[in-house]
Amino acid sequence: MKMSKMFVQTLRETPADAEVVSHQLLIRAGYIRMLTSGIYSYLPLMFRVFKKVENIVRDEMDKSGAQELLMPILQPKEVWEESGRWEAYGKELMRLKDRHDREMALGPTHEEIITLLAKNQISSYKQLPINLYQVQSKFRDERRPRFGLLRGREFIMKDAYSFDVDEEGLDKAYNVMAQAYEKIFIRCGLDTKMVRSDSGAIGGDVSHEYMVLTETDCGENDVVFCVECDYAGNTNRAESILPKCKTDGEFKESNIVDTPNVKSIEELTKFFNIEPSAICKSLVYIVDKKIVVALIRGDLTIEETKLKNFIDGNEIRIATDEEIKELMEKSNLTAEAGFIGPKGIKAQVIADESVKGLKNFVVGVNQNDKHLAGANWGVDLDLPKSVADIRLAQRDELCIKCNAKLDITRGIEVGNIFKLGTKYSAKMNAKFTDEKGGEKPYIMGCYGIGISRTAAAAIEKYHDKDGIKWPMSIAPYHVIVVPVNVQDEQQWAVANELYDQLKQQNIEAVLDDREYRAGVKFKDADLIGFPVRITVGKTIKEGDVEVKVRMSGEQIKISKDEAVKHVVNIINSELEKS
RNA sequence: CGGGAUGUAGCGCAGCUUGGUAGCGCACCUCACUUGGGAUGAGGGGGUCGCAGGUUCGAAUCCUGUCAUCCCGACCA
Repeated sequence: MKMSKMFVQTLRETPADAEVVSHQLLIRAGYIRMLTSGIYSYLPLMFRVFKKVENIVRDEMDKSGAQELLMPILQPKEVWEESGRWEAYGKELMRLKDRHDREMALGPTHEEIITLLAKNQISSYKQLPINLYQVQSKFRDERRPRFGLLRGREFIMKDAYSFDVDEEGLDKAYNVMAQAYEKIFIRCGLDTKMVRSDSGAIGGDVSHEYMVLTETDCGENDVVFCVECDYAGNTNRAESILPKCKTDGEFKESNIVDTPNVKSIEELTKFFNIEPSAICKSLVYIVDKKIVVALIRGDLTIEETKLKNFIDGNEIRIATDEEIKELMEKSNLTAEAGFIGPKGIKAQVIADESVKGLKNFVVGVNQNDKHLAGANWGVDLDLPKSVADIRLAQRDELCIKCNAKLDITRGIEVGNIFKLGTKYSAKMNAKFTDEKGGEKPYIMGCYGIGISRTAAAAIEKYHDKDGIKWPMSIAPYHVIVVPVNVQDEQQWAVANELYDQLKQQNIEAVLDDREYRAGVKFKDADLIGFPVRITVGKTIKEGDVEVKVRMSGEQIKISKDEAVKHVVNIINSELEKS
């Protein structure tokens, strides 16, 4: 490919509305252009990267025994009503009408379609197990698309669906996918963590996400992981060993104490001269319009998703002062936030496990400007019936698996695997005949990889101030040959010669034949992220060219006759790693 | 959906307060000069100032509405 003919326009300035690095670089380096919010054209460089990722995905999927197919993007309402998701998927489902006013959806995922297909095609256990996948554009009408390719409304995804006769078969299929995923991401040059996760809208029992851990802040969820073993989880699910109480309270007897305007944990610790861990903190939440009081030790934090899940709620938020006032009136009590406690309150009370061990502690008693000090469960008040882990796991707490320290990083979810069970097959009456002649619903699993998101995640992971540093396996091209001065006959001739030789060796090469100054061409090469650059400049008079590796920054001078061999070696050894 | 901000050339922005011929930098085209890290000079093309109303002799500028985009939050995965 000649650079002068390539459909690419690099920008010197960062577009004002691109927030995260991958978005900025993809625009600046000429990979994508936005059509409208969350929807992008993928220009030739981007397309090549997608093909690379897709082909790795295809290769591993095929090796795992899965078969590729392609299902419709445009889907009639009826199929979605069958699964109940026409309602349940909510506004995120991109909907439209055809000329007959028939309601349709653009597929955000394909459980319904594949289940319907299986229902009509698979009638015997002899046809099972089977795993079918496709690579395709998906549509999700995100409330707030952002971060470029990391959260678009249209994006490219690989989605696979497994069908088995029983749970055992599903477990097997699930593990096969887990292994394939591991290989896929390694081949893409990405370190991922397999993280236990919530199943969310897709549903099912067991699910894992594959997260690329990044230092950059791209708004994705925090991941808690163990520094020693392989334990990892989303913050909304991760557990940790309960940190020990520093000291119990040292009150001689329990007493209701006047605590005028002493509300926060910090104020209480000063007032009583105690550790935060000797306080029982009470927080008021609104879960699906109902009031819920959550208790936790003063030095710890509530994880709202855990609380929400424990009581099987959908929506959770902290109560406003007015809502607290209302609660108090209903309970015939008078207290503002800061003086709330479990005793005598007319609301569901959930205690975190951490409060169980509290002794001689301080707690609100639902009277303004008063706290109960030296309280003990069973003596001064009862431990609530509902005790659960609703605590946010924090950095430096200890791993439940191996007792080592936990750490927290930002992560980008690039893949996920779900055990669906019969969630869709049962609802859609999709059954097969088993060995004994009985009818059974398929046991299903589904497995997604965000192709476009994986590419963006690679950039979040591998970039510097000058641009992208693609891993060799997913770079749009392997090498760029840059003649410093195209008017210098010798430089021009050698550059062309090297370029031709590289192509003969099946190396994906670009020749920067543009009549620009060297600086411009170097800047573009770095920005676009060619893994290897061969510079043909003045040193060609001594027969030498320069080879620079983008990822490592390594740079050597080498005879032009050995350059191609050297570069082919670099490229192949990188590709072999994947 | 709540809060905030912005829409002027492909990109980044000024002009708006105080209405009077639409500007600058980058990019693009031509010529000269230059060629190892985003040179320089000269010339040139490109805009219904987001859209629709209104006020006015006259609107990018003032008013009303509307649409779009971005940020924070909520939501979702």
